[in-house]
Amino acid sequence: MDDAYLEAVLDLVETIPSGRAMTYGTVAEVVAERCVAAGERPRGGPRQVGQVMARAGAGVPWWRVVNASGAPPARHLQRALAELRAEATPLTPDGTRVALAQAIWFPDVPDPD
DNA sequence: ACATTGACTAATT
DNA sequence: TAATTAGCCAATG
Repeated sequence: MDDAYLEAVLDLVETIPSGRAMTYGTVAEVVAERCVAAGERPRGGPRQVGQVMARAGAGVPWWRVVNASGAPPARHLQRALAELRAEATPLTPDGTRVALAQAIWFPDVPDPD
């Protein structure tokens, strides 16, 4: 994956508002859409997003990106949960994962009219 | 070029 | 509802 993809993912993650969250799959979808809009070949894949995050996720609110179950990366679970609690992100009664139904967020399409 | 791996997902059991 | 399995996409050895 090249830097363009990396930037696209990081840029999107940075736009996630405090107290909300996105799934890897959704991030991948949006990035793919933007990629197509830019006339590039669509790269899709939740795993690629994860790969980018693992490589350059520092510096962005990575804890606002969770898997389809609403659970943050197991590798930094506690850290992520701490951040999420601090931001009052809707969590499940268990407190171990994000309540996607309430916290899920989708970016406004910057439709250039 | 083939096999393995990973901050994933959806379907099964 | 939780654990397993198979599928997926691209990077790496």
